[in-house]
Amino acid sequence: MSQPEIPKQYDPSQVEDRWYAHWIEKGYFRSVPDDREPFTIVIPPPNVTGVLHMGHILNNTIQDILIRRARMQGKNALWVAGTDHASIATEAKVVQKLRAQGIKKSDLSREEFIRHAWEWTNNYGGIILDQLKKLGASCDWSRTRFTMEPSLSDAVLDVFVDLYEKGLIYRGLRMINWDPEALTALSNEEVIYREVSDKLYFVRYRVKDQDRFVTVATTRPETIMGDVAVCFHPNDPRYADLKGKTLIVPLSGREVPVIYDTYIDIEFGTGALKVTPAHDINDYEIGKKHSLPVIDVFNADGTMSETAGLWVGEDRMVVRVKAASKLEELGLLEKVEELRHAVGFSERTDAVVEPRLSLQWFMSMERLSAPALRAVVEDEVRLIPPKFKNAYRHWMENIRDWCISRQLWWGQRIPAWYFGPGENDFVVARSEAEALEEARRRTDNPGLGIEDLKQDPDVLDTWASSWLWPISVFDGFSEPNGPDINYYYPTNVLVTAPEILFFWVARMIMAGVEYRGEVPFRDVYLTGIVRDNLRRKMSKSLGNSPDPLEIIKEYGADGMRVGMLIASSAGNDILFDIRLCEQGRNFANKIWNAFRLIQGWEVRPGGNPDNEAPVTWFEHKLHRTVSEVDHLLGEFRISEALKQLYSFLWDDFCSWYLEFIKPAYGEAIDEATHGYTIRFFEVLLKLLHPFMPFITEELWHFLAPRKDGEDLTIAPWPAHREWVDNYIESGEIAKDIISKIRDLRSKKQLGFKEEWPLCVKTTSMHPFHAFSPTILKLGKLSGISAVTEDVPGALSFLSGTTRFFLEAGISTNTEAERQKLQGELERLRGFLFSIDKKLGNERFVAGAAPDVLEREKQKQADAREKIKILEEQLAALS
RNA sequence: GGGUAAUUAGCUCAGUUGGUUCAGAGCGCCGCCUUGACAGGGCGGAGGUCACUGGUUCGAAUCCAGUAUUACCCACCA
Repeated sequence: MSQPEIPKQYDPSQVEDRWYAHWIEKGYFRSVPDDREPFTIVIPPPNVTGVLHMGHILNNTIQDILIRRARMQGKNALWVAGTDHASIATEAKVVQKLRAQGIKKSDLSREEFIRHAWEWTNNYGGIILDQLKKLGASCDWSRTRFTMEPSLSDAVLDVFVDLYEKGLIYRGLRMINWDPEALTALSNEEVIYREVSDKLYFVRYRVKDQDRFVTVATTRPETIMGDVAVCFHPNDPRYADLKGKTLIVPLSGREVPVIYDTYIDIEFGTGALKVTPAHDINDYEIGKKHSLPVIDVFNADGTMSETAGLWVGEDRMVVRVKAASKLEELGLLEKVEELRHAVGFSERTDAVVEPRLSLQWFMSMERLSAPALRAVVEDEVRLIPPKFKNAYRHWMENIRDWCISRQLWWGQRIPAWYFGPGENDFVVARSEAEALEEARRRTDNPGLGIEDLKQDPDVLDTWASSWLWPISVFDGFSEPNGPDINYYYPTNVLVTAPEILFFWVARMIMAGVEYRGEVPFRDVYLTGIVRDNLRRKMSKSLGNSPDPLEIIKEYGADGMRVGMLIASSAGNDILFDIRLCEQGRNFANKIWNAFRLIQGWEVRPGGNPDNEAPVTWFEHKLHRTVSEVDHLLGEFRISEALKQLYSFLWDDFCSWYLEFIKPAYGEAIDEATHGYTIRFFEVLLKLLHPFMPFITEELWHFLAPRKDGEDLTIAPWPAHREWVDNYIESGEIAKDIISKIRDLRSKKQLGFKEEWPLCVKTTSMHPFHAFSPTILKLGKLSGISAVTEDVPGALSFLSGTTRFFLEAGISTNTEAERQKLQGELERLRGFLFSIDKKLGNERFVAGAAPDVLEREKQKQADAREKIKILEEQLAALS
């Protein structure tokens, strides 16, 4: 009967690649504008040199679920894929690779280096996209974009020129975050602050012409050579008499003035601050206020400069130690204390970031951020979960100008050309030719040649291209009224990690409002962070991140998708455990075996009245489930929707429904029931398809013959009808009765072979009546009959308020039974007491909603009924 | 220093208009089952003062205040 060619265990490796290839071949993921409603998602572009990690899996599975469901709902679903050139990260990787070949970046020309970078990109870039295919991602690959491809780069430059002309981009000498490892400026967002243990050195500065010392506390003795003042709080009595005095800086011997500023925290250290404007952002501000010079004692790579005069060429961290011991030698180091404080590290290179005064390009944020703030505050863009709204608001209200220049080669080069030595001797233009023309005009020198122009060597921050992504992937800059941008923009949902809410999401909203007059997406779904079961963030450096491709090999993409999602509610971190994937794989296997059962049945013509009640029960429950899943997905409660389906399929469909209708061994199933069952299964496969695309597609084709082009991926999403609660309820009662019979058999060790008669103490028809044949079958009963009196000596149980007697021919242990009944009785009496009290309370009766009141009355009646039955039962026992 | 969230079974978490048929699920654990779809399974079971203290209310896991831990975000304390 069962066909041996269908294995007992589902093997995804035989299925997944085959279906993916089929979908691609059929072009199901392709999208072109038409008259359907669009549903668009743009992928957060992974780094072009990146490899798939568990965070991507979570993120992209969610996107795929949303896209696949929209596609089945008949929308024109488009998921745009692509990669990010990730300027600093990629450049670092290329430098590393070249170093391994014995080539130093400094030995190469810019052009040569860029050539290497492109080579790397072409060889390794896009690997991650192929990995996404293994996951089942239903992107329109024909639309794959790259942030460094010509049209996207053009968009970046156009925007730069535009914002420059609007006065929103400017060049200025500012304190910026400097990465001494990568030798580039960083934006504030690229600096990661970590609490570290440091030493606080108490250094003595001599007062000029006196035999008096002032002690200054500092964590950075290596910057002493850059000191230009010592600062006290004006109200600090300890130092009031130093006004107008001069101090001698140790080591350098420089004479610096004493100044006073309320910035000083009297409590900290000794209340004395050495002011080093070149190497501290606050000191810089104080220096400006007091018109002090800036003495930079570092080179770009963090070594001591000629200006320092001491330890020239040695790294600042080494010099810190040397300076301290030298001070000690000189008797100028009073003491050293431990100090815990936050130090900034470069996100990419992990180098300690140095504040550095430098000439950089900035984007003014004030005007751009205002409408982007409003969009989120007014829910034009919905953050899911909404708890991020406050953080977003706070950030946007305190946003500072964005440093967009990077001293790197890999990226869009800043379209500014210098024609003279002056600070303002430059032009910003879309091309060299335009720049030349403009420069000639500016200099009033028609003879100016290309060779007289020097383009700014810096490139733009990667995010200066990413922030345009939702527009540029639809060529919205080159063709502002093109069919794609008009149709697909604004996109529907953005799915991303909360850590780039400010980096990226906020800026995309700014760009959207500025360049399209419309926000780029309506909903932003913020996923959690994937952690290991010790709550550590999964990262390559920790080595605690499993390789998703290995997991797919072992558990199947479907299994991994389920495992990833089942434990991840929106915005909550997910503690990943491989067991979750095992659960997912087991679920796939369960579905597989449900199919094996159904397909193994021989079908006979006609119907079977016994199955009508179970079919009706399941049908109505199915409609209810479709409605619930729709509702949950509509609210982005994706994990809950999956759980709902998981238990509906496993428990209601497999454990109950299929057992209800399963024909006896060797018998055929009636055609009517079989037909219903196939249709139910089809609906379940549809509902599960967005979550588990592969196995559902496979079984969909096994379940019935399909025409060419008839695939689950493009099948219509199930609609639901109204359901009747009573139909559902009677099935639930039947389940309860069967469970209790099984329980009795198990507890009394009756075995499951022998059949016993069941009596129902009743005077009327009961809701489970239609399920009698089913109960008879699954309860292994020899018959069901109604009685009006207790059946002495029989085992009994209660379902709802109805008493059942199982005549198993064994005597019950009356004492144990009595105690059980007594316990139950007491619980019920307590319950009734509370309801009575509640219903006796005028304020409750007056204040409660009518339906609540009604429910309470029902509970009261039920409880009374049960108590009566239990009391009778107890009386019969004694 | 400021902000946001969390604290429910051994573990991970649901519990969305306050109603003692809400104290739940999954995993894990324990017992029984070589049952004809599935041992990647079936049936059953144990296990929680819902962090703590007050308050509001007829009634609180749910609302409010405070406390304690934890996590994350933001911030220029040398």
